[in-house]
Amino acid sequence: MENKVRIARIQVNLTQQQLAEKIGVTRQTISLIEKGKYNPTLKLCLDICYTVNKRLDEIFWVEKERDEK
Amino acid sequence: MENKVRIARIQVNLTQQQLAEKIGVTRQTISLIEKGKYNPTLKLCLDICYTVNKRLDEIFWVEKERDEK
DNA sequence: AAGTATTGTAACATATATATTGCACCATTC
DNA sequence: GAATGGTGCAATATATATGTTACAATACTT
Repeated sequence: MENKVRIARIQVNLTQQQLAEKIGVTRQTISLIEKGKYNPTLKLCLDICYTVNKRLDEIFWVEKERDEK
Repeated sequence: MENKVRIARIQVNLTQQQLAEKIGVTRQTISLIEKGKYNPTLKLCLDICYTVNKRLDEIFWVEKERDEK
């Protein structure tokens, strides 16, 4: 589950820790989301967006991959 | 957690059951999301988007409410 | 190179998203 | 008015997102 959280976070000059605190979540969670190892909740995605001043599609959209089979 | 899933679903002429099957999820889950009682996963949000031909912001974006305190 | 800040990651615990089943409530239609 | 299709909503079970703690690895100074 790739995303652009890391890029957006750095653009607003925040560390994982700082972003986590602003959102009220653990640094652990931010780290795993950035690494694409977590499938975050919509609410958390929105909170990240609010903090880094982006919209959902800018950070979390991924095109549907073909050949689901 | 308001959203526009119901509107989008009806636009593509799908029933909750049909949407759920296409996505590979339960009708129960679709129902609760539409009623705003669930906080869906990003992956599920994306799957819904793919099926109703919308993007994340069109269906799931909500402005940050003020006065968090 | 040592020291500090930032990040990766593991183990286990908890909260919650989702599944499963089943039934009630409305429409519509026969 | 019985039958059918769509939906709301419980109760319980399971999977997984997130918390907690702790330590290792890398980057950044000085």
